[in-house]
Amino acid sequence: MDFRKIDNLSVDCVLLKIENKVLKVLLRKRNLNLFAENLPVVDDWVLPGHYVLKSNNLGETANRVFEELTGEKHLNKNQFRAYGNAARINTETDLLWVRSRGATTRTITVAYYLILASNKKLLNSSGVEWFNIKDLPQLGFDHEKIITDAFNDIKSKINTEPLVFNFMPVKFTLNELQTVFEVLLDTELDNRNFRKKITSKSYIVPLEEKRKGQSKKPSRLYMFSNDVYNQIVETGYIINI
Amino acid sequence: MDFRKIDNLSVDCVLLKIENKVLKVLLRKRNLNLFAENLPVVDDWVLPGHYVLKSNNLGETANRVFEELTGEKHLNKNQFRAYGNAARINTETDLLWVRSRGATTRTITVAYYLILASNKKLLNSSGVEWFNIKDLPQLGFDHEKIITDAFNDIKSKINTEPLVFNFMPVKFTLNELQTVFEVLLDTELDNRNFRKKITSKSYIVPLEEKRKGQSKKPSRLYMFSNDVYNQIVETGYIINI
DNA sequence: TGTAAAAGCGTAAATTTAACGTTTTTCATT
DNA sequence: AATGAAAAACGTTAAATTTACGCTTTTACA
Repeated sequence: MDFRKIDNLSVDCVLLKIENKVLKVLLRKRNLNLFAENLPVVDDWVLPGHYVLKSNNLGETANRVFEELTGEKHLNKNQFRAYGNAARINTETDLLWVRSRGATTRTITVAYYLILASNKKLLNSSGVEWFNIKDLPQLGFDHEKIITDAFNDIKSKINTEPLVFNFMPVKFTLNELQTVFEVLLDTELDNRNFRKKITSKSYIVPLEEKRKGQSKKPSRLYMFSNDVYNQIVETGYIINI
Repeated sequence: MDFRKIDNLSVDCVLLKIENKVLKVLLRKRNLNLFAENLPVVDDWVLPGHYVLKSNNLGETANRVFEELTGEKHLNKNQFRAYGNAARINTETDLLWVRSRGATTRTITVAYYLILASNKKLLNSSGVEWFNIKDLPQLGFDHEKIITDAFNDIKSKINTEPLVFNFMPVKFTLNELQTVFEVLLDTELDNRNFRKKITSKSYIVPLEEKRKGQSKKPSRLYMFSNDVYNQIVETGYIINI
């Protein structure tokens, strides 16, 4: 095992979740005090990430970042783009930061996202914070673009891959699922039609269990079955261009 | 302008086209004769690609590869994945090849694809050849995987992005368009329903022009209008998971 | 004990899909 | 010049799905 960094290759990780009808992204505080404690040279936010080690794969590097934050292995991450423009590290702040880390000033980063269930708690939340994706703070590098790209990738897959269920706890109500669609697509959906559509899917399985106390009438819980989903034969026709 | 290579970063390019109802990918002959002319050490095929130069962006590097082959600038390329596993260069052949090129044995490659119209001729076709994607020769590195990934990316976007039209000449017949769908989706489509669906789209514009001689009855030519396409408001509802 | 509100059920018109039959126009052949 | 073959193109209908609503049920809580 070779623990040396590849000094021009990093992995950046976009962690996402929906909480209180808001799509949130996890950011890490970036702080560098060269001269005095109260005079930070760098003071903003970046995506959690890591340089790739000589004997680590890209995916392994992402896993490591995700595991450190969530405490879980075998996460269902998604690589969506590489960023390697010659000038992507060009502000004074970013250059200072990169040099302080002993890396080259042209770093290629491969970006992954991970969708977390709304009830998921972070294992280690020191130095990190959740931000509304529509109201981001000052970000380093091209991380704002990376976040936008991640979001667009998710939106583009929402109707063809069972991505939404990653936002859900194992057991969820139909209204909770509707909210996830509404937040991601930024629309309101008709609840009655939504229920009809969703309950027609064999892989969204109603459970006996109901949830009481959270709302007026107790609501039935459902779960997503990946097993069943994978058995569904795609109708094949459908040309929707 | 710094013309030195970044010795662990390359770009690989998947050029695709459909010809005679067959999806084809462009490959470059890889040949290395260390000892004797008739005793090649490396003799197989790889995707066209290039190391990234110190002052080139990733996209610029891809453009250069595409331009050299097609003679055209401003191509509508698509970055779809990065490959950077520590062990992705591991066969004796690949190691020999990489060393002969003066690069490191751990190279990260960012992959792009470019879809060409069936009538498009290459500017420079020395050393390259079109192969049926279902019948590929011996390939170097992980390029077979890269090709599969490119194809899957295209298939996943076929119903949400106007990708298919890149396979078409500017003016095309409805039956030609149907063939492209059939080849990509690997199904047969009902011609009458297909026509109805397609002609209902405002951005697929019928021209006055007809093509004679190619078939029995002359066929009307159509074109895809990107302008019109971009004006279409997405219906917004549609939950198709 | 009444009421508000989420949860859930139901209906009907409009639109779209899917599965077909039929006609038109040319080329090729006799 | 007449004829047949085949792609191109138009049309019909039943089934399925979508869309837009109205209405009922069940609990929390005041």
